[in-house]
Amino acid sequence: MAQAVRHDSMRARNLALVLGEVSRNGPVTRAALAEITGLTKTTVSKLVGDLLESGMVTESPPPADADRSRGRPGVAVRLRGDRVAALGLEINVDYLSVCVMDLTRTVRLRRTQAVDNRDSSSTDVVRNLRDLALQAVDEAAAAGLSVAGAALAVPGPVDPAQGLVHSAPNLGWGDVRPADLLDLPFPVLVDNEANLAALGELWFGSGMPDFLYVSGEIGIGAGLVFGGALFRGTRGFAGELGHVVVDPGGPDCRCGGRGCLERYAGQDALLDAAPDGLLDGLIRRLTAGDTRARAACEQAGRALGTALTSAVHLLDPGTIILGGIFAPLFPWLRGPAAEALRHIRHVVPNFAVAEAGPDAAVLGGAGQVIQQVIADPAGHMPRATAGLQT
Amino acid sequence: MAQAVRHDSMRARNLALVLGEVSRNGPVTRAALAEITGLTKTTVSKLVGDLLESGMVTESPPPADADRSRGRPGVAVRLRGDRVAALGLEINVDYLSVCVMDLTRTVRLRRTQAVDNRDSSSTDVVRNLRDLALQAVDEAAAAGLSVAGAALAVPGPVDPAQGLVHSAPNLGWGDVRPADLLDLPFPVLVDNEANLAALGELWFGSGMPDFLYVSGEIGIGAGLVFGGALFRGTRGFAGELGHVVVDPGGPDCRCGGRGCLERYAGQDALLDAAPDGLLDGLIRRLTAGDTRARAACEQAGRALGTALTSAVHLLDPGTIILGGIFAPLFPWLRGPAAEALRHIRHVVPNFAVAEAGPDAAVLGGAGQVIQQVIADPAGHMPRATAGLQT
DNA sequence: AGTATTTAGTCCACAACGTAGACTAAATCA
DNA sequence: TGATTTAGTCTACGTTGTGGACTAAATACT
Repeated sequence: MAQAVRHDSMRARNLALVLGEVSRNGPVTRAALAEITGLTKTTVSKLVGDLLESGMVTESPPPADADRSRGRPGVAVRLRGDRVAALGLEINVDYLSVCVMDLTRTVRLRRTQAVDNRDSSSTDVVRNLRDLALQAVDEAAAAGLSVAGAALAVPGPVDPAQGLVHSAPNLGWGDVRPADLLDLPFPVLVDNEANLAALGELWFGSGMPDFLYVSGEIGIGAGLVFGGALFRGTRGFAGELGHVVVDPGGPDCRCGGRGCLERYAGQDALLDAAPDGLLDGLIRRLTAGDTRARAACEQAGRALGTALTSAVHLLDPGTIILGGIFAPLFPWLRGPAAEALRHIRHVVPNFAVAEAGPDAAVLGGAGQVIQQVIADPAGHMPRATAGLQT
Repeated sequence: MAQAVRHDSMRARNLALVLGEVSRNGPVTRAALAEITGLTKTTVSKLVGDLLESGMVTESPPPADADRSRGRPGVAVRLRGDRVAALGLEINVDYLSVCVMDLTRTVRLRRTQAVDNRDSSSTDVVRNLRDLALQAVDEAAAAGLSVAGAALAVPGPVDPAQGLVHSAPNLGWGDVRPADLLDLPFPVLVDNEANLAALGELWFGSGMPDFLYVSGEIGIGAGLVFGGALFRGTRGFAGELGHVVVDPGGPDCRCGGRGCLERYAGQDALLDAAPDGLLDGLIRRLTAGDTRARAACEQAGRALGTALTSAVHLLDPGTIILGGIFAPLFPWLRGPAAEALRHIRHVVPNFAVAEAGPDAAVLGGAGQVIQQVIADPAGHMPRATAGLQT
């Protein structure tokens, strides 16, 4: 339940409110902020003063735009990108990935290391990632950036509250707590790859506030973004679209069920129709009009449409966004999938390709940490509650 | 986004915090409230004073329990049930229903009128309900209760933000705004029957904070309660379990899709196996061991299990609670449904019967209004912001 | 140019609210 | 009866936001 409101939390909330508006509206004058937030000019001035001092924002001497002409021009306040940063991390089947992102959500550093993680122990994999991460932190520090936190994307169901990876079958992991193994000098949030990719799509893609992001990797996951925030379910396992039942009489799935979507539209099922088992080969065949490839896509599209029909009825997402391997295959999947979705009684949700690209998960993770900083600047300010008390 | 925090909203929040704890913990002393909320005794005293004055709480001269012996005994503060009330309303295919509930969530009045609403226009149906409602308000007023608001349950998808019933096929309704037609002197919240029944189960049933309530009526709906609140989806249409695809090659559904759960486990499908098309007859046959009846239940149970498998993967509910027609049929449905759910990889959710009974929706609706009053006492206080200002 | 007007931002006295600790009240224990 | 313990109130005070006066810096009008 909600906590008691004291004067300091009142301050913290208003600080977050102001910083949030600065983040949303780009450079804004104090006067505009007062108007938007409903606070008085005085209060906004004081709050902005604190934010300036903490290095979260700067003033832009030129007032940026000049759409109103009369009166004293205001000084614009905008996010300051050269102090606070966040780390995005990703462990996937065949690569490790890091990025450093500043407060303005600009990527400052981006590094991917191709490794086959299937045959390594979780400890080894995480150790590798740790090296990458520490190197990134050093380089960020050299640029004056201090890292406030990190987010790690993992392919498989995660309980983000406890940071527990329940099982990442494609990595051969059982219950693992990667944050403990990483042992970094700042908090590390662990979440499912599809969830963080969905957030990536939120901030670096189309930018709509409500959608279901479908992540076609080796497994099929989905992240439901709802009012700009993730819906995670009771234990954090929501969005396992890959195991929605498409046909109860269908083939067995490694999850123990039968006829799961993954068996029809997972990477393995799709790339079966590729000459070399690679995506590029499949796309070549599709463009060449290969019958078998087209049939595989049509089957996958139909299955996807069926599963999404169930998902739409249960979750009521605003839009469906296809990401991962589904993005390049969109031209061939769209038709059959849309055909199945066409029958929904109420408003049929839009259907779109992801725009954030393959980096979505790392970017989304780092973006989530930035989001947390912006949502609670008081908790991340240099000497917020510092002081010598009894 | 969050609103600015001023002194008065700080007060409002702390008032809500105190009242919420009084509601959760029953009679509590001010000292205990101070401990629970983290506010000082002084502040709690002042807040309780306001709540006393507004008629939301009373003092219980006897301190109720006596588990600690030393020291001055405190005066317990508890919700006051004889001032503020809420109205629960329901329109269903063959009845109208009203209840008056006080702040302590005690039902003060309960009235159901059997009418076949299938052949009446929405205007007529709502006019009937209005009469019932006004009568209930009068009787409540006679008992000293003033109605703070109402909630109306309707069978079909509703956009609660706009109060718009999108289509209630079983009533023959198109887009209707019942709150406008009701024209009552307090706000009326309109929501889907399954959603409000889920809330009914939350407050008058098992009392767990996270579950998926499955409402088996003519249609099959579901309400997802998550941390004590409803998940509604982008437009409020989430939880349409009845149209989750059980078999893409199955029979056509009136929703335009194929093989929806409703075709296998809806009331029509189940009561087909009853001699007179009534539930009691079906149950008699089932207890008698009738083969056809048992087969119908087994098919329905299997289909329910399949649909719930998809729902569990997408929504990750804590528990599944079967309500409506499914509650009495639970003994025969449980086996086949659980069999399908058994295969889920992660934690299999519990499976239980609803305890709130057939009144769940009206009770849940009224309870929701009470919830709103408790969550914002300042907004419902007699002369909260009254005063003569410029 | 010079003055009026407009808008931005700051200053200051004040009000609202919660806090800390002294103080009073009412019970039990010795 | 008096010490102890716990509940609740009272008072001086600190923090935070407010409202309006005031200063600053631009354009518009004459």
